[in-house]
Amino acid sequence: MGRSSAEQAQQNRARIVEGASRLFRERGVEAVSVAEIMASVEMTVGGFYKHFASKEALVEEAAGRAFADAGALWDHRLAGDQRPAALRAKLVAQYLWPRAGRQCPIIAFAPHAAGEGAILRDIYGQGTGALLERFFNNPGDEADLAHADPRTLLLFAAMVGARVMGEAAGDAPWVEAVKQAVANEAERQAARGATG
Amino acid sequence: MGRSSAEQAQQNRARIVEGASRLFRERGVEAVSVAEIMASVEMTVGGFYKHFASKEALVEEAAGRAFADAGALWDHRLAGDQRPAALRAKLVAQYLWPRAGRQCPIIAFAPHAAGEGAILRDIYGQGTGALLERFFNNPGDEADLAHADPRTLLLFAAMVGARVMGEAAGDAPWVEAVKQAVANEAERQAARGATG
DNA sequence: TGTACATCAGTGAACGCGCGTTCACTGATGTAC
DNA sequence: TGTACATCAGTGAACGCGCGTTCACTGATGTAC
Repeated sequence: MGRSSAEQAQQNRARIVEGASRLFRERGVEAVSVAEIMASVEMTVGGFYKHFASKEALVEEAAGRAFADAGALWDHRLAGDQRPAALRAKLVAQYLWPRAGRQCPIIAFAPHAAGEGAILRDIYGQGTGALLERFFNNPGDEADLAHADPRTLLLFAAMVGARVMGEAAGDAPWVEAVKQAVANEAERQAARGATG
Repeated sequence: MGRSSAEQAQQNRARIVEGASRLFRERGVEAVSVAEIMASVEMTVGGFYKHFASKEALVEEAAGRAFADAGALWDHRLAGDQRPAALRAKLVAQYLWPRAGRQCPIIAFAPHAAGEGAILRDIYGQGTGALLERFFNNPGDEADLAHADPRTLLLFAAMVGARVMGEAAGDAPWVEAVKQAVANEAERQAARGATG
């Protein structure tokens, strides 16, 4: 178990970021230890600091990676020849009733980013902004958000809020009603031919 | 500093719950220590366990208290002789641009309630449900949520989602656009005379 | 009402534990000749 | 190409710290007579 090759080391580094991104989204930043992250990629704690200055530095990279992954996923889910509002309705439903036990970075990193003095805030702001642009199916069109369709912005906020409350409340009776209302609004916008 | 009277002890207990509720909403459950909570009511750590079995037990009581306080606040803000939708619009604006640095329990306790195996989930589910009922201005009418106006449910989810992202993203450019969209929808519902 | 005693709310030091981080060490990798 | 040596990715034990929790103790409160 001596020195790894430069290529191997770089791969290991990427695997650490990947594993951390997954664990953070599953259980939250504070609930996952550095040792656990390293164990998840079959390494030991000591080597961690050969790659990262601190846990916080990894959190920032992992968040960036999580937002990038989510962006790719949304791109895939929003792809198709239907109109933007129809594609959004599909995405909303998948977002509200997810298959995997993994959180969206918008929700998973929100508590840590809301903490004081975090560089994470910027990453979070940029990452969520990028997802919002994708939600409009207009990536890179950031400057126009002020003139964007407010119904789409509303739907985005509602989608996130419904999932936050759903995760925390479990199977409280009102959760499904709220999720259905959000999903139905997405369908309504699609049926009415909302612009995107 | 010997034994306190039964009455004094009961008051101290209430002050601990109150102080914990405030600190948890300001900085989150995990970021606040038992010693800090006790210091905030000018007591020392040791006495804590004369009142509570564990920190988690206090978290549950503090969450209950926070939801009750929020309920009273919403009752006050939703009071008036205007129509429900107009009162809601006022509440939404105050929720999105709060004066104090204190969080709503829906957001503050969400991360901890989403953790595995927490009794908090039930308290969270009930507490948020009670706030949702108040949002409709129909406290106690829980059974009818399935037939409630979906636009109001949507607005509720959007209000929460916008604030979650706002706290985490700081002053990212899209945050105000999202909040404005949510606030405007509330105003639109009020202007159109949505039922409540 | 007054006295003697048991109770127990609150104190503050100490405990055990897990965390993020450090460090001496290993040995394959990379480099110089 | 082969040899000698420096580098440094990864190991695993140890460190310091703050946390939740425990505990012997204090002395005012509450109670029995």
